[in-house]
Amino acid sequence: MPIDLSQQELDRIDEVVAVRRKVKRGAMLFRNGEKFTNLYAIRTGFFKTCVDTEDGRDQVTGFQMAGEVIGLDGIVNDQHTCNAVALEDAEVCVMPFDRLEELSREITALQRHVHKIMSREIVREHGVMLLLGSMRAEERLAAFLLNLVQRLFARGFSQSELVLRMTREEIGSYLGLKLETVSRTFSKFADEGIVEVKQRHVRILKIDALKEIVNPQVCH
Amino acid sequence: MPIDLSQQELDRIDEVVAVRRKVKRGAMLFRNGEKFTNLYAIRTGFFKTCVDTEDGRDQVTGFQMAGEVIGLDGIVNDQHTCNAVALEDAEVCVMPFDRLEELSREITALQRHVHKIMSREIVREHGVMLLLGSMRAEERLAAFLLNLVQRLFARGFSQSELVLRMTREEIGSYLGLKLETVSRTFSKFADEGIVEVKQRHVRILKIDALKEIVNPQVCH
DNA sequence: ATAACTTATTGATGCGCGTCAAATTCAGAG
DNA sequence: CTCTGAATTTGACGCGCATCAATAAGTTAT
Repeated sequence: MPIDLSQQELDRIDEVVAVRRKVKRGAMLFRNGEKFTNLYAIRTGFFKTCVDTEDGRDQVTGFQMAGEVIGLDGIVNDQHTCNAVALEDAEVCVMPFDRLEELSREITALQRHVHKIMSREIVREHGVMLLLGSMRAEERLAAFLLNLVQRLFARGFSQSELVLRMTREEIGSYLGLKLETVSRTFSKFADEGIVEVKQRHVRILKIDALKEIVNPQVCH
Repeated sequence: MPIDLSQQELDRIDEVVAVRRKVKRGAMLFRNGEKFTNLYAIRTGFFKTCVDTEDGRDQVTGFQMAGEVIGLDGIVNDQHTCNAVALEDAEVCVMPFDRLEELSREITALQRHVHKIMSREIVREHGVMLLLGSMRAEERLAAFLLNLVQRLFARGFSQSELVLRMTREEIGSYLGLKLETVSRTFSKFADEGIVEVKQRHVRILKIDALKEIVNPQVCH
């Protein structure tokens, strides 16, 4: 929360996020159908969220990293409608939502912050819809990589090097592609000298080429 | 708002939504880049929201009808990131967002309501991601039709008959398909006796067949 | 009513990605 | 370290949907 608050306000917010919870790799933080009571702020680790249907469809709806909040889907019907799975050992702040609502009635900046978090998620999903609805495989993967490094960079990591925490299949699910297509597209990028790929280790060699793929003929 | 509130509270909420605005068919309620100040509750009419990029991509992110709220995308950066276009002459309630925040600090039920609206939008978009990421053309169109009639039915309209307010191209954009594919799929459904289609007038003859297409081998 | 334009339908063709399959590499358990 | 199963890569092939194109139907303006 990058906002100026009184010490007293900060203390009260700290209270709400006091409880921590560790989640092992592969374990679920919450699952579809489970009663909703908390939002979770990721402290460390990496999550995926995915919706799954009775008939076996499965869609990864997002990958979340430190500092991001998950669980917003549960508010509307008091139960979660997706699964949150840790892709590496993780720790989250447990934020009881009724406490959060209570406190955001008193602290304007917190209220505003919560609203922005929800709005940001809506806008993010608009971007995913654009990707799924109008981009080809190469464009999707390029957009995915750029998004990941940008978020990692904002957290102090390299702008050109990253370790994927998810499988090709999970990337494919998120991007609306099959895992073979993801793999092939990685290989194609590698052939063209745009990236180096060694399993889950990716080094971006020509970030402008990626941008050009996502957003053709617009100067960056 | 289906919640019990005191008369005084209702009066204060009425104040916030007092201002109305008419929007002619084809006109924009708000547009990408415009400063965000209001949410809008649709009183009458039908809208689409769409994101468009510099390089000419365009994605319809939703179709909204009476009782639904649009503009949530603007909260996070104080400016709208999509366009809202009326697909028929419409009227909306203008809800200044800072007033809404102010009031929802005092009226718990309103705060909760706002949160649910935002969460509902997030969950809806999860559904669209599932559709775009994992369904074939027939499945997408069937899901689209079922969603539309269900929402219309909830508003007192027929469960089997509807008038599409949007073009095949707009449906296609929403569903990640080209307009020709949308048209062909309509024709296929008509050939199979599942629907009757005359331009924008659609009559659903076998709603179970549509459900079966979306959700195979699950009893309804 | 007629013209001009938008929207919708339908056909022919091709390409991108899915599907199926096999080989290879990697990661975790014992 | 070795075994075992999971994850990844790569190839061959086919299908679903896009693309291109032509016609028809509907809508708006004059």
